[in-house]
Amino acid sequence: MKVDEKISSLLNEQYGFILEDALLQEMVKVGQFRHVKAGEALMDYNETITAMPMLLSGSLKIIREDKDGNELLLYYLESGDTCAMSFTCCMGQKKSQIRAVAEKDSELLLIPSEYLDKWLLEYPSWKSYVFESYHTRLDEFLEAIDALAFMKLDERLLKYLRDKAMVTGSTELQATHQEMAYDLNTSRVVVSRLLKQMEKEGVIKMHRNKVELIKL
DNA sequence: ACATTAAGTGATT
DNA sequence: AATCACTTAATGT
Repeated sequence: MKVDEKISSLLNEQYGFILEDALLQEMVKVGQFRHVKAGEALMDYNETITAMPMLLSGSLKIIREDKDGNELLLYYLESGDTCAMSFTCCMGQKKSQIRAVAEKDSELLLIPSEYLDKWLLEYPSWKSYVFESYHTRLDEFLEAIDALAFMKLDERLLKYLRDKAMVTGSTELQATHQEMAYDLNTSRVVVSRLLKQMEKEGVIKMHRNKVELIKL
């Protein structure tokens, strides 16, 4: 089958160095392939998690949202990553505490929950991968907390722009001031003013619906 | 040409 | 740093 071959080669590309072949093959067999277009939500607040996503290509942004709809960007998930949180959530049939939106067009493989702990026993590489993933996820959380607690908004905005440039692989960042304000959970006016100051300092250049990062 | 959406600004808290 | 109230600029129809 053509589709399987494609999944298989993507899997190999992203996970071939970490996971053993037998496991990869089984993933192709049981996993459900899914394509998400940029901007599309993969997982929403309060949805029940039924599968663990393995990112094959693209990137997702993980957003925390409170009951009033206030958003805050937590971190990005890139290809080769998975959300370890979904692992436990998924096994306990918990509801999602976050929202996952595709930053770019992305492809992923959804692994049904029944295989998750079964594989822990069968495949050593799976176990270390899951643990490793927990670790990176936790690091990302700490980084997000640090940013929130210790950085001023201007520093946060700059970090935000840099992170965005990193995952999109481009210094031309497509976003309105309002969208950035949502991600940082602040107001558009503040973002506009900070961006303007950054432009004066030569760090960025502004265009409509777009910001160009000059100093990385 | 007109309406809509994005961005800029001064004043106030 | 947030909010308001308004202006100006860019874009779509």
